[in-house]
Amino acid sequence: MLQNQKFPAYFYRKNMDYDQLIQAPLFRGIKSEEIEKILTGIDKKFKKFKAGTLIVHSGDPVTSLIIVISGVVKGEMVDYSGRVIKIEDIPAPGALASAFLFGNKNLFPVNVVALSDTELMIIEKQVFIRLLMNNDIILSNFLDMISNRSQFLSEKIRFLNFKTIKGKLAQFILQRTMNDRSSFNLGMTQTELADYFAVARPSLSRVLGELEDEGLIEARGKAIKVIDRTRLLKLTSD
Amino acid sequence: MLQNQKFPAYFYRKNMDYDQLIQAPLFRGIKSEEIEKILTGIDKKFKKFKAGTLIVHSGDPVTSLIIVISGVVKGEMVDYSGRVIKIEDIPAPGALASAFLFGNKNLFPVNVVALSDTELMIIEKQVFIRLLMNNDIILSNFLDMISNRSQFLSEKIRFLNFKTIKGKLAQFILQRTMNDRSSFNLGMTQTELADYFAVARPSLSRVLGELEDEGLIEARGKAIKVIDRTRLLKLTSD
DNA sequence: AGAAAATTGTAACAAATGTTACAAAATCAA
DNA sequence: TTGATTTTGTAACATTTGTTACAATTTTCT
Repeated sequence: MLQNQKFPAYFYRKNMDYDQLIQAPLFRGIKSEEIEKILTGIDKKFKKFKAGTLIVHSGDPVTSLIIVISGVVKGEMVDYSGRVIKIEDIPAPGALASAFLFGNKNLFPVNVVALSDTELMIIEKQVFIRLLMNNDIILSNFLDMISNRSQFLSEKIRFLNFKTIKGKLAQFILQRTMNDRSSFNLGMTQTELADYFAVARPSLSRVLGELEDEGLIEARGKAIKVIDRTRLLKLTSD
Repeated sequence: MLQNQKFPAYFYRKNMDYDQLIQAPLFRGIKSEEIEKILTGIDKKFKKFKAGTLIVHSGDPVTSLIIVISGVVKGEMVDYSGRVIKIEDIPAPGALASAFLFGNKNLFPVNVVALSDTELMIIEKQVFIRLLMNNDIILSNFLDMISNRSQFLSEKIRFLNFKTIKGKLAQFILQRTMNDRSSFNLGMTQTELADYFAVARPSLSRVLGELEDEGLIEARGKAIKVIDRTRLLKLTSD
């Protein structure tokens, strides 16, 4: 998909403002002038997409590192019945499918759609490997990026492995109140959390209510307060 | 844990047979003499553990790359009630927790126990980064290793996201019969698959039976044959 | 081959979750 | 602020899953 599309000439350009890239995980710890120096020395492409455009198709090969320079894109899965399930948003200056550039399955696992007008920077894999070998900060940063991805997924699986919603919730709450904090803010809506747990929304709501009724937690809006840590821990042994 | 233990002198040695490392994912594509040359040039340690020994404690910091030179180790989680859940076996010549050497959370997520007499090779993170920068094959291999880990976890989450066991099973079966093959071998026992799905074993057995009764698949032992692909696909839209 | 161990099928029942629907509450946007 | 939209609580009921138990079958080990 990406490689077959034709764009008007102005969609490609050789120079740009590298300042925005200081925020990118890949360039963390590198000064903007330094980033500019590094990038001007290597082959790369820029492409722009209008809001709503399909940028890559699920199943397309991943042959390059793709960084969102500006705008926001989303990953989405399409199931058999054609229904679309949103997976995640990737705002600038994030990278697309960085865990699929290497490894055995170099295929996009999702469709990628531009949520807003978007500009991408594209660096071929071979070029990128050379970049990694020549710059230890970028190497470290990239290793951090894909390792963080793994760590995120590992943690998610830890929730999903609990058979009951109570178990998942207990694990989730304990996880967020590790450092002696007794309360924390559910950073999302119940609808989103239900999705995250792969569970029906009213079921989650019900279980939250039960935990409160039983005096394990107090929930006021999105603020969760742990009342009985010990009994929460017990729920963790499915 | 690892760094505090004391061993008899013979547990440490400077020279070893590097032939076994040709099989290691980290050294794939490198000849054994080359591996020897690379490894003799860098700082490393070897440690041996008797079968049954606790090698690392869940929560210990990950500061080095650890490769299982010989033997088999297992990762296990311990829950609140002290019950132990086995996570995975890592036979030689695999690496321990490679996705936790980098990234933000450099802590072992599990206990690691020697299943048999085991020898480990330990390379400090800083030394390892230098190795990655000096050898593009090792760099590629390591990127492949942690990327494969991510890809494995992503796929697992795809199953777990289905709310019903039927959905999980359908996705699982379709996944394994992509390349026009209509049948495949369940590479594990139902008990293990039930664990993988985070689901009770009799429930899995029941659903397998239902799929067969309804004529979607045929199951004879561990051999699964797809009969009605279309209806299986439909189950995939939870 | 034969005994022992692990795996599988199955049934009855309890428990948890999903579904649908609707109203109350909170949040967002004009 | 107000009106619109989204989120949340809740209830009734259907469906799915878990639990326990036991026998049949298969695999493993000697």
